[in-house]
This record gives sequence, structure tokens and C-alpha cells, in this order.
Amino acid sequence: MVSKNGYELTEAEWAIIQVIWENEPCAAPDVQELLEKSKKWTYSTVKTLMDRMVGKGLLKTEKIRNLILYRSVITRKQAQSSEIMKTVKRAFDGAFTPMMQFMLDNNNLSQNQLDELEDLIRSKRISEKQAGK
Amino acid sequence: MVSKNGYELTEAEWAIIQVIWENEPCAAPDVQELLEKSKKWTYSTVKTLMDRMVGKGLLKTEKIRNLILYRSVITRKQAQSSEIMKTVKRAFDGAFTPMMQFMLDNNNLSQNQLDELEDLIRSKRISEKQAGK
DNA sequence: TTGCAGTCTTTACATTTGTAGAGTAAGCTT
DNA sequence: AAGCTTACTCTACAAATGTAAAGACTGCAA
Repeated sequence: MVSKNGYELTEAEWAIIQVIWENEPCAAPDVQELLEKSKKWTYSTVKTLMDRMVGKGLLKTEKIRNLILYRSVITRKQAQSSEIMKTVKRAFDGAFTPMMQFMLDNNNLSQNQLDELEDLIRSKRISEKQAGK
Repeated sequence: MVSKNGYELTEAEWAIIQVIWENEPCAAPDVQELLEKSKKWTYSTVKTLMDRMVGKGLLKTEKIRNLILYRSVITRKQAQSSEIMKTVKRAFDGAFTPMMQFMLDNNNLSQNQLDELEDLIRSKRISEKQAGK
């Protein structure tokens, strides 16, 4: 199952799909209301964006009587992965380790964060070893 | 010196600026030629893109007789950093550690890569400790 | 001096993205 | 039944992005 990699969400689309992931399934007016604070979008704007996303296969709809409910087609993980892919391709020539190295070097993380990461790597390594890769 | 953070390079702009970083200073025809293989852009296209980038402050020019030389205004690191910032903001709510965690979990790195990272973190931690942060 | 090769300038056009107004349909209230 | 409310549809429009053709300039070769 090769998940078609490459969901290029725009800024606005990210805002919307995040709300949907949290409230799935939900109607356009709700999404608009939930975004009222952060974005100052009108209902029209939100609805237009959502319908475009349906067209792109990012969302899907289900009509119940005269109400339209939206759901996401892609998971948050898929979207996150695509986003990272895009960055690693564009800015690091597709190489992950350099990208992580860059992040370690440039985002002065706290000792705790570093500890966390080290733990993560260690357990990761162990599980990989067992999986024999 | 607060480097204005937020250089949103588009896909095409990335392609171009990479060539420039490698060949700085360089003329439009050269950039076009160097990209011939990967992108199938005509001279017009490349030149238009480059001039727009000058308008955006991503590149600058210098005219020598009747030849125009281009240079980058931002460094590769700045661009990389912006790219990562964008991703972490959009897709990880601004939190770095979760993003790195995600990368560790989802890009099955080899043992060697994991080793490398662990080393990096370790030395990072030590230098931070000495810097007393 | 004429023309060609190389470079630049101008203009254009389709698509995508952000943003939204205005009109329409349908159910609820009185 | 008339009107209000809610949700939806259609249309629009500016800015950004991708892509490029056509024309203009200029220095060198014949």
C-alpha cells in the first residue's frame, strides 16, 4: 500500500485541516467558527477553501439531508510526512541526517530536549536491531 | 542583528538559488544552462524568475558593462532555517522535539545514521553545558 | 557595414491561492 | 403564509507562481 506521497497543503489548508482532524466529521460553519479567532475568515472564505480541498482529494464530504459534513482523507501523519519530505528535498537535497543535524545545531534545544532525543534514538536503535534491519 | 526570519522560497526559487550559491556570482544564461537538465526551462523563464527574486530581495545584481551578474542575498543556512521553521510551525505547532521525534520514527534510518545522530546530540549537550545555558 | 550570436527587456497568459460578496434554498417561528 | 435564520452555491477578483514568446540591443566576425 504505497500511499501516494505528496500532499502539498497550503498555509490556509493546514489551518483548516487541523480543525477537521480535531472535530471530524464537521460542517463548514463550525470550522469557520473555530477559526474565527486565529484567522479572520468569513464563512465564504472557509467554505471555498474547504470545497477546493475536496476537489484536491484532501477532504471528502457526506451530505445528510441539507447539511454537508466534511472529513479528512489524509491523516495528520501523512500530511506531516509530506511536509517534511518537501523540506528535506528542497533544502537538504533529500538527505535526512544533515537536516536533523541542522536542526540540532540551529534550534538551541534545552538539556532536557537533548536528553529526550537521545533516549529516543537509543530505543530506536535497539528496536531496529531486533527487527534486524 | 536580527536576521529577518521568513524567506519563503518557492520550488522554482529553490532550484535557482541553489545554482547561484554554487556559482556566485553568475549570469542568467549560465544559470539557465546549469538547470537545463533538471528543469526544462527556457532562458526567458529563468531570467524572469531571477528578476522576481531580485525584487523580493533574495538576489541582487551588479551590472558590468552589458552583462548582469547575480548574487544571493541570503545564505543557504538562512533559507534552510526558514524552510524548517515553516514546517515546524505548520505541521508541528511550532514544537521542535515532536518534529524530530517524528523524523526519527518515520524515516527508518540506518544504524549508522542513528549512531551519527547520537554522537551529535552527545557533543551538543556537552558544549551546551559548558556554555551554561 | 551587415548580419549574427548572445543577452536583456517587455509583455503575456494560465493556474493557484487568498479572500469574499451576493444570491438561493430550506426549515423554523409566529 | 410570511419572514427570519442557517447553510449552501455561484461568481469574482487580486496577487503570486510557473512558463515563455517576441522584440531590442550590441559587439564581433565576415
